[in-house]
Amino acid sequence: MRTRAPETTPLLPIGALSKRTGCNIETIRYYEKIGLLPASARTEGRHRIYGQDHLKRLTFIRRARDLGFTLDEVRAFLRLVDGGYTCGEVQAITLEHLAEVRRKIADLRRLERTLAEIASRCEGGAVPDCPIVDALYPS
Amino acid sequence: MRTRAPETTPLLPIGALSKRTGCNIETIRYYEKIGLLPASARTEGRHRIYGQDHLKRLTFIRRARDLGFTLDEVRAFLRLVDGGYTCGEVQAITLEHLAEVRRKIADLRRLERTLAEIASRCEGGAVPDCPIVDALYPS
DNA sequence: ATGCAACCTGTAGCAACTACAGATTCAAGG
DNA sequence: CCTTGAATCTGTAGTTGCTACAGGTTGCAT
Repeated sequence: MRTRAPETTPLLPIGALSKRTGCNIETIRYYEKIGLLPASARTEGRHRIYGQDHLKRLTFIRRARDLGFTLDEVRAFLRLVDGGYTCGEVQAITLEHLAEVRRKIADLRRLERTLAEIASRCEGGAVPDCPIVDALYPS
Repeated sequence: MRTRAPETTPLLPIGALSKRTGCNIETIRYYEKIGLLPASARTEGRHRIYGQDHLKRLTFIRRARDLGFTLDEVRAFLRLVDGGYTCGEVQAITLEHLAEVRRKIADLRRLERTLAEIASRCEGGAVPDCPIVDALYPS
């Protein structure tokens, strides 16, 4: 039986951090390289060891990324978090991103209607002459 | 096939095609390189000259790209346009694309709700304390 | 002591472009 | 016809946000 580190010891090697955050090991190192995640402490043999602060920060980064924020936007968030942000600044970034998401939804809805409409016009037979092609590729 | 008036036989150099389609010159050449757009005719001095067929095809590509289709998906559409597919095959692939579009819409709607919700909780003032950050960066 | 999983650095690759550099060509004015 | 400057040419390298090796080193249980 393996002896587990006690729960009060929040020191994680990169693999454990990866599992906790759902973030790829390579990606964690990549975030460190581009300065999104501060360099961690190291063991004697240069293996990275992380604490709770890294865990929190990486969790934040992943959530923001899942919400579709770019790394630059995440960076902006983190700057705000690190150095006395105001609520308005954070909200501005979020609202801008929300507008972008809504634009994409509107675009896709138009495409959805178009595709549904032309697919319904199609007989579905073996005829090598199809209204779908005509609709997508107007002569 | 329709015979058009002589002044409506538009041969476009790459810059004109770019302006007409809103597609970058570099991108047009890139599409040619990866085989999405067939190689055009050339002038004596090896400058590309395009016709209506290229204009139509590129317009279609840009529309599909703008709507979030990958180049591979666009390629699939173009195979339909090019190859002698039957109406049934075309319809099947179109319905597949429709399902994909609907998945994308559903994903974005979820994202939209989340963003709208956390943004609405924000006062938006100069307060150095933001629910968005709290939501993403739990202490 | 040994085996092997986990870790290390570094590089190269992916999609889908975009941005040069440095050479050539086109077309309009003189 | 000649000049000039915009447009175009080829080719390579950079971008974003990772992911996938290669080829080595370390940690740790047995």
